[in-house]
This record gives sequence, C-alpha cells and structure tokens, in this order.
Amino acid sequence: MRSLLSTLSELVGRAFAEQGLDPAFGKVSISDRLDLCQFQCNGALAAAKIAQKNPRAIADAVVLLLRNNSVFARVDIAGPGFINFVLSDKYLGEFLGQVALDDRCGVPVFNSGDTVILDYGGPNVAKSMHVGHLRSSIIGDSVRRILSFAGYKTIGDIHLGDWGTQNGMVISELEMRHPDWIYFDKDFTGPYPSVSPVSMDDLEEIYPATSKACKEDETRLLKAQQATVDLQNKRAGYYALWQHFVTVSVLSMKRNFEVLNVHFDLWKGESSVHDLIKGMVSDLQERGFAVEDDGAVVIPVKTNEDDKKYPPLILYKRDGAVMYGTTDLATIVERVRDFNPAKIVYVVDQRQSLHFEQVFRAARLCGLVLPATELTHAGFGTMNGRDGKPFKTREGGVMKLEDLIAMGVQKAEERLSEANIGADLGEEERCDIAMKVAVAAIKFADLQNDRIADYIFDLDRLTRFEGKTGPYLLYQAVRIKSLLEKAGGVRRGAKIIPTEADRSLWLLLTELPEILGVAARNYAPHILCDHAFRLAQAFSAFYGNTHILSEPHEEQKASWLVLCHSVLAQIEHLLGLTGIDVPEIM
RNA sequence: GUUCCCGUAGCUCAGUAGGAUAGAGCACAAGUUUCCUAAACUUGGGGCCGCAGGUUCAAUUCCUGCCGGGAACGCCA
Repeated sequence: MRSLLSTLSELVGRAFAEQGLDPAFGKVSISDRLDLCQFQCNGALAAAKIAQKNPRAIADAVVLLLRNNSVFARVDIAGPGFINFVLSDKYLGEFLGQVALDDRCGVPVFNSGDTVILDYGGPNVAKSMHVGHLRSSIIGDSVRRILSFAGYKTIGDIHLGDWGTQNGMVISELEMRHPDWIYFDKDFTGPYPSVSPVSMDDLEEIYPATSKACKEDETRLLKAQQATVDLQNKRAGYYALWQHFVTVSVLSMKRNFEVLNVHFDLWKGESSVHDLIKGMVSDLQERGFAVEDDGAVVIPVKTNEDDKKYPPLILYKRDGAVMYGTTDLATIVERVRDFNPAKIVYVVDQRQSLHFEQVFRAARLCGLVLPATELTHAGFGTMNGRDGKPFKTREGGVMKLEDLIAMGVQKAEERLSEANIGADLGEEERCDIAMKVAVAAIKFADLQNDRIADYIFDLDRLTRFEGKTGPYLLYQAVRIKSLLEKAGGVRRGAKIIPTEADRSLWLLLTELPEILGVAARNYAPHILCDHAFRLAQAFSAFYGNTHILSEPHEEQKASWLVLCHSVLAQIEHLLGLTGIDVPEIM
C-alpha cells in the first residue's frame, strides 16, 4: 500500500500543479511543530522565487483548493508561507485501519527484485572472532534484511579472509614446531588425514605468537611469505593443512553467528576466486590496464578526472603472491558473472576506504562492471576504548565475542531471577530468554550508532538494560504481547477512533515507510533503531496513563487494542530488520 | 606532506534530499506501584550545534578556510 506522506504529497502537489507549478513542491513532511499541526508543506517558500510571487500568495491559493477536502480537519498558513495540515480523525482512522491489516505494516515495496550482493562479516581464518568482528557482521546482516524487505533480491557473502599472509604465518610456524608432520613431507602423495591436527584453541595460541615473531624478525617473515606463495600455488601438504584451518575456523564462526542471529547466503572467501586470477590478470595485461612496476604487477588507478593521488592496485607482489586487492577484484568478476548484480555493497571497516576506492576505480577503468552497477563501500567506524584508541581489554588483548555475550547472558539471568520471571519455565527456555535479552542489548547498542562514526565501546553500555537499549524495546513488546493475550486478541478490522490520548501514537505509526526508505537508501540500521525506540517510548507513555483492559466502552477498547497490536507489529518488524528476536516473556 | 572521516548538553549519541522553538539515553534533583510486567512512567535543570566567512527567503544540515581529534597512504588484511 502507499504511504500516507506520498498520498498527501500527491494531493498537495496537484494543488501546486493547478497553479502551473511543479507538483514536487507539494512534498509533505512530518511537522516540526507538533504543537501547531501534524504535517507540513514548505513548497510555497521554495516555489516563490521561480514563480516570482509572494510565498504566502502561493500558499493561499493552495490552501483554498485543499481546505474543503475531507482528508483534512484543518489547513492553514503559518509564518512566511508554511502550509500546515491536521488530518480529519475519520481519514486518519481509515488509513490506519488499512495499515493494521497490512502484513508489511503499510510499507510499500521499493524495488522489484534487483540483485544486491552484500559483502560483510569477513572474519579471518585461523584467528578467533573478537568484538571487532561484531560491527561488520551485525550491520551487514541488518542491511541485508532491510534491502530484502525493501524488495531487493539479496545475497549475503561472508567473504572469509582465507588466502592472505596469516595462513603462511601459521603454516610456517607449524612446520617449525612439527617438522615431522606429513603435511611438510614433500614426497608424501596423500591422502592426508581427515582429522585436523590443530584445534581452534591451538590456532588462537599460534597466530598471535607467529604474528609477533614475524614482526620482530625479518627472516621469520620471509619464511611466512614463502609459505603463503606455496600455499597459493597449492602445494599439496600446505593446502591440506590450510583446509583444516578453514574447517575448524568456520565451525567456530558458525557458532558465533548463530548466537548473534547473523545469516549468510554464501560462505565464500578470498581463496574462492583463486582460479580466476591468472586469467583475469593476463587479460588485463593484454589490454594494457595491468603493468609491471618495480617487480610487481599493478593497475594504476589514478584517473584524469581528478588530481587525487592514488597508489596503484597491486595484483601480484614481487614474490608472486596475490593480495586482497587481487582477490577483491577477481571477486567482482565472479559476482558479475554469476549474479549480474545491480549493486555490490561492502560493509567493511572505514579504514579500508582507500583500498575500496582503488578496487572500484580498477573495476570501472577495466570495464569489469557495467557503468550502472553500484559499487559501495558502506564503511563503519572503529570501536574505541574510553581513551579514544581502538578497544582493548584491561589485559591489553582484544575481548572475545563469546566472552562479551556470556557477560550479557549472565546479567540477564540475574535479572530474571530477581523479578521472579519464568520461574515455572524449564532451564532451556529461561536460557533462551536470557540469550535473547543479551543479544538484543549488544546488537542494539552497536546498531543505534551511525555506521560511519567511530564510537566508544563501553562494556557497561553494551550490557545495560534500561533506557535506550535493546532490552527496553523487548520489554515494551513483551508487555504488549501479554496485554493482548489477556484481552483475548484483537478484533480484525475494528474501527479506529483517534482521541487526544492516543493520536500522536497513531501518527507515529504512519511514519514507517519513509523511515525504511531512508534506512535502505543510506544502508543505515540506526534509523530503524531510533524509530523503534520512539515508538516504544510513545507507547509506554500512553500505556502509563491509559488503562486499556478496564475500558468500559467496547468501541474504544477495540480501537486501543488495534493500536497495541499495530505498535507491537511495527516494533517487532523493526527489531526483526536489525536481527533482534522478541521473546514471549521477560 | 597528501587524502578521507569526525567535532551537537557533564558523559554517550540521534537530528531521515536546508525549514518554524535543536532531541534522546546516562548522570543529577523531585515524584509515581490496592489497577494491563517499575527492565516502566511523570517533572526539572542543563546547549555561541568547534571557529570564521560564503550560498539561500531560510544553514546543525550545502560550499570554502582555519582549529581540534582520529584514520589511511605499493608489495599485511
């Protein structure tokens, strides 16, 4: 169904058109002055210059055409030419009646199925997931849900970091520790054992150790780089060992992502495109885009359109290894070939903006994508500690994701016991509720921030349950669920009667389509978080001074129950788009 | 040095293609529970929207410069 604002804008636009003005001037928005009106149109001010008329004169003419329309209870002019609208309760009630019956909460489909590929998550093989991986996963997952709801066909790809130097580091470290392993016997022809010789715990110890060693010792680093080249050339033992790293790491990742309710359609990685690289590079060399420079093969990406200085994108290092720019470019080739996407959106740390600028420029320069294909780096800011530096635990390390979640769960469990909620439930169900509360707290605390800005990671804030938090929203939703259950359900199609007590809340329910449009256009989940909170807060105020179940007038009670139902539906929908589940009780 | 991002209340942050009186949470002060879940609600104090110009009928929002903070800048990802 159409949104209220677009319907009103069209109506007002026609009034502008009748004066020979662009109907776009009729754009209606939510009022900034709710004390004066519900909706406003500022078009008369903008039109004044073009029409060479006084804005009030234009507004007067528009108002004259609209004043007797039954949609409005009031249309008037304020200040220099703002046109203010108050809807008739009859129209508002009828419109909201349709919203209440709509399973999309009144949100139209914005797009008829263009394919969008979302690249997010991107954890590295052989490293454990820490809080730093949180943002990419949950922002990306939310953007995927938003675009999917908007009508796009979405494909979420985790794009594992599985082909880089860290693998060579770990392999060479293992070779030094266990030279007798058959993986390092060049004469061994296989098959290799099916069980991994290393566990995730082993890898968590090995990677930091080898990483440190490589930083301190150049010959150690050379060894790691050589192992990387050998791996990329698929030396049998190394490749078999690497496959174990991937299996073990992916298993651990899946556990984390399941808890976070983060979903991927594809579990591809940098290594997935390895076989495409050789052909792609030689093609680019033949066409003159890729050139040799200082022993490496690069694509100069500086264009003449601007005088910005960009380093070239490196395809092959001097030692013959490929880099993530190479795999990212090849991945574009693969995605275009397999899915012909309208957009590819990368939800990756903002600090990589230069890298993506290089990759995107290279892709366009070499004609690897159609000009109309959107390539976007939807970057996100760094999680900093209180000192403004990237977050570290007190011990100086990074906090593991599992530990963070466990802290939240423990706090939620304490809360349940204190309030004696769910005492009659089984251990498993109580655990499920605590998990949902903890995940809501963590996700909401992160997602409510504008994606691009750095933000202060505060443990207390991530596990806080009061105020503008995930648990607050869950709590409001749960309260409504409980109330609806006590009321014995909602009468579908019940007449909606706006009153002083609830009108502002009803009006809030008309805003969802535009909110979603903004969130989808800007890849901005925080817009949804903010709106869900506003809804919950407005509902809570209403709930506080209105006793619904004891209302004697049946018509009024039925209208309020529709209100409760609609608020719940929208909150659940908004939370669903951020990947937050609402429990039945809490 | 070059480029990018950020600067809004004591703190953490919103402000959705420029609009009328800039909002929320936390913290602080005072209140609310014989009644639908107090993880709640109500009320209060708190702001040269970093600074200076410019564009505009209108700038927290767009442009330029400066100041302050962060980041990236060829063989890590």
